[in-house]
Amino acid sequence: MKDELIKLIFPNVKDKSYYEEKYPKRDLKEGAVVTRFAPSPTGFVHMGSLFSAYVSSKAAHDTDGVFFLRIEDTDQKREVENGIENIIRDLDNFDIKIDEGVTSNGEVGIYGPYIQTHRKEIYESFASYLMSIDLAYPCFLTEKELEEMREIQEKDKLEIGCYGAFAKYRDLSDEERIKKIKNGEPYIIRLKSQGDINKRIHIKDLIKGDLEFPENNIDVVLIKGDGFPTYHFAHAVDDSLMHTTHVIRGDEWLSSLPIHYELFKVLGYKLPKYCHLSPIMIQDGEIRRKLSKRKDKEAAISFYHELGVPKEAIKLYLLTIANSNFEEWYNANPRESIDKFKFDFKKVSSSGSLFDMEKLLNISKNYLSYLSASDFYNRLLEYTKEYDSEFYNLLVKYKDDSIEFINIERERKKPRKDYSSFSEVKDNMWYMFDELFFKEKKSLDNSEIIIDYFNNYYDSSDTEEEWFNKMKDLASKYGYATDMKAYKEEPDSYPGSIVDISNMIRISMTTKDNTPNLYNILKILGKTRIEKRINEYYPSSKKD
RNA sequence: GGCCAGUUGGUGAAGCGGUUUAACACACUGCCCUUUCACGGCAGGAUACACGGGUCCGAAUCCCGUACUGGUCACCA
Repeated sequence: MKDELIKLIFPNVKDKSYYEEKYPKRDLKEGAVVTRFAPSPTGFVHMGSLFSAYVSSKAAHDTDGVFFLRIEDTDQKREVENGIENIIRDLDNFDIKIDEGVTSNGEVGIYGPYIQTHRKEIYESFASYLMSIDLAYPCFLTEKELEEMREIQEKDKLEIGCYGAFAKYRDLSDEERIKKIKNGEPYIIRLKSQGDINKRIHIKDLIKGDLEFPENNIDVVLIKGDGFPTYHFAHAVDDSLMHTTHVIRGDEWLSSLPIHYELFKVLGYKLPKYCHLSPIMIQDGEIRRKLSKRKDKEAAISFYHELGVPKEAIKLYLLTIANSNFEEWYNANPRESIDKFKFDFKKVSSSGSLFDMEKLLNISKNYLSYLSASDFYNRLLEYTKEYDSEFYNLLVKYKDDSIEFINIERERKKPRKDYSSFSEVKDNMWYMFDELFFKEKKSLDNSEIIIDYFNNYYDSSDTEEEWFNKMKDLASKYGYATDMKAYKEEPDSYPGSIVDISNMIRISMTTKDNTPNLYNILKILGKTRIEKRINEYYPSSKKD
């Protein structure tokens, strides 16, 4: 009778052992970690999911394990066009290597298919197995009945769900079940829970520590009305068959742990190690809440792309949040690849950290300062190509000058830190290009001293020392202080100091009163361009 | 409401019963260096262990309670 029922519901299923042979234990070295990123194909990866994906991949790659991508598309309402492609592309953009599963080269690996809707038969087989040992059953509760049930439960302050006396079809005879199905009554498959809510289970979470819950006693849905499995069931089946060792996911799953615990148990599989990540939080006025991909611009990866924050900086930031000892390690090894840092679950904070844009930008600033001039230039080109074609064209046209400018006080132990993102570069560099410099007319003062300098002191072949001595001479000539200490003691006895003199020159060539080293700027500009600027803005300077 | 988790200065955090007058990093303030800026050096301030009980010779660290915050209670993941 039971066989008939199962055959009626799942006419084409295989034996559980078939799959167990098909998906053998992985042949990996001792301690290798197998993780997965298992998103719904709802489109883009955001800060939160990137965090989880990055941590998962790092945990696997640090141990010569496997990181695979599985697509959880069993809710067809959530489907988004190009969802899968976008996820792969986003991971790829962050150099998160997908070893197995759904990749840019199609599905890779022997544990597939890795798209859940393609695994329907597998879930059916496992559901039928559970039916065969009387741990699952078809449930004929209608939506209306379910709703009424919930109302009663809410009113009487009972636990909500299908259990005990509420699980009306739990103990129906197989004959009656067959009859109802043949009658065309809609049904789903539920777990026949063996749990007792008064008993406790203990689960060790690698991040949250030792956890204790009441046993699950709900007859949770295994197979939905559309024939696809629920998350819970798919998780238990897939992560068993795919031999995931560490399930890394958001801590919103914590409360369904008792369900998963029971599911693994009834299926006869070992529970994976769980690592529940706390969400990244954001301060929203008075309240602090989970970073939301719908509400917060900071959640979108594209936001940083547009800003020109390099992907490396984002990974650096994510690791800083993920492992409390990372920052110290990185400060000690600032030029080391972060792949050398070993991720440690023990060092993951169990409370959610507040997203700190300032910190991210600071990390980015440091990262950018360590880049060589030519690397920086190339990355800047990439960025401007997409977001500022005018700037891009100038950078290409004046490649050597640009690199030289970028290199001012750069390639040394403690480089300048001017930029936290590529979008900030133009504002500090535009004046190097005549095309931008002459775009709008400016009115400038102190022309006498400036003209005197360029006519009588400036020599393009001066060394920095010679150059600076001339600045001092010029300052003295006009009564400006050359000794800053003396000037500070008696500021009133001078019209100004050498600072004012050098800033006159600086402003005349850049319009800005703060720039990188002026000597270098004048060197890069060179005699011809300097003369052009002087002639344009200080016509009276023309020697005849 | 039930269940679960979290709570160390503005932020991320170290801490795992005594060397804590509580690290470190970011941010902030001041000084020094200095042609501006940046770098660097030095110093500084923080109303920081949510609150209340216990255990202990001793508690940020262990236990209990309270408060607050977050999560979750679907045929969504």
